[in-house]
Amino acid sequence: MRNTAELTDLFRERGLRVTPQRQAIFGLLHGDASHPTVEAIYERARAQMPTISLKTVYQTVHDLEALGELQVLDLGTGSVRVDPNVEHSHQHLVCTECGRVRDVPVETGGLRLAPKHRRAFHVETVEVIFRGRCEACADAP
Amino acid sequence: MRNTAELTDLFRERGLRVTPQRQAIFGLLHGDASHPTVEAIYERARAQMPTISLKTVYQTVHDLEALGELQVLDLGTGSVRVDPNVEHSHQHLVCTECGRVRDVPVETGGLRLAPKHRRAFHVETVEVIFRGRCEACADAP
DNA sequence: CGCTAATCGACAATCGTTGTCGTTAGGATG
DNA sequence: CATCCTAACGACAACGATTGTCGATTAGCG
Repeated sequence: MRNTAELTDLFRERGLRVTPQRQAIFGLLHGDASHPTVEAIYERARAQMPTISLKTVYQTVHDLEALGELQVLDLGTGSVRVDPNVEHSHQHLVCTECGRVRDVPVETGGLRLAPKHRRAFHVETVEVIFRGRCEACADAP
Repeated sequence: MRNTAELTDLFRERGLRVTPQRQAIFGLLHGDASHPTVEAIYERARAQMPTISLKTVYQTVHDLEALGELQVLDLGTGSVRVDPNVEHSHQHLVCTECGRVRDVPVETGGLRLAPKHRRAFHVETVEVIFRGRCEACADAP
C-alpha cells in the first residue's frame, strides 16, 4: 500500500474525498504487516481521533480495497483481516492458537489442476493457507 | 462420511444418542458432494421432518465434525459449508460468481516454506482455494 | 418399565458487518 | 475568500450466521 501523500492524491483523482479520518487510517496501515482486524484498526485510530466511528473504518478499508491498495482476508478466524502488502505476491501462515497471521513467499506455480477441471473452471486466483502453531504458541504448550 | 447404519453405531459407541433428527441428517449428508450450507441442510431436513430446528442441525454437524466424519469449511462465502468427503485428500474450487464449491485432487507436497519460516512455524495443514468462474457462470457473462 | 442425562425446539442473544439518516465539511467553482 | 453540491461523517438500528438458555421430551441403560 502506498503512503499517505500518494493515497491522498489517488483518492482525489478518483473523486473520493480525503478527510482527516481517512488520512489517519492511511498512516496506520502503511507498512503494517500485522494483518489487523477492522476492529483493531478502529481501536488504534480512536487513540488519535476519539470520535471516529467503526463504520468509517470499514468504509475506508473497502475503498482502499477497491483501489487495489490492500487485500481483505477471510481466514476463518471470525473476523476479516486487512493486508496492505499488495506489492509482493505471498501466501499466509495462520496460527491456530493465537490467530496471528504472517506473510510468506510461496511458489504456487506448481499447483496444477487435472485437465478435466482446468477445462471446466477458469481459475483466477489461488490462495494457500498454512495452518499450525507459531513460534510463541509452540513454546507454550 | 460413513452411512447411516455405521454412524448410528459410532454415535452409540461414543455415548451420543441417535435421534430421528440425527439419522435424517446422516442420510442427507452421506455421499453428498454439493458442499451445502447448514441452512441448506436444514431446509432439506425440514422437507422430511418439518419440526426439526436449525440448532439441531448445527449441533449434529459439529458432532460429526468432532468425530472426523466431515469437514466444516469457511471459504469466505458468508456462511460455512459442510464437506462430508473426508476419505480422499482434496482441495477446493470456489466460483466467485455463484458460490458453488467443487472438490479437486491437488498435490500440495510441492509447496515448501522457506527454511526460516519452516523453523519458526509448525505447519499442521495446508489449504488451497482456487477461485474463479465455474462452467455455468463462464458461459453466462 | 422406569430412571436419568442428553437432546429437542422455541426463543433470545451474540458477533461482525452493513444500512439508514440527519449533519458536517471537502473541494471545485466563481 | 465565499458558496454550493454532495460525499463522508457518526450515532444508531438492522442484518445474517451462529450460539446460548431453558423447560419439555426422549433415548439408552439397567
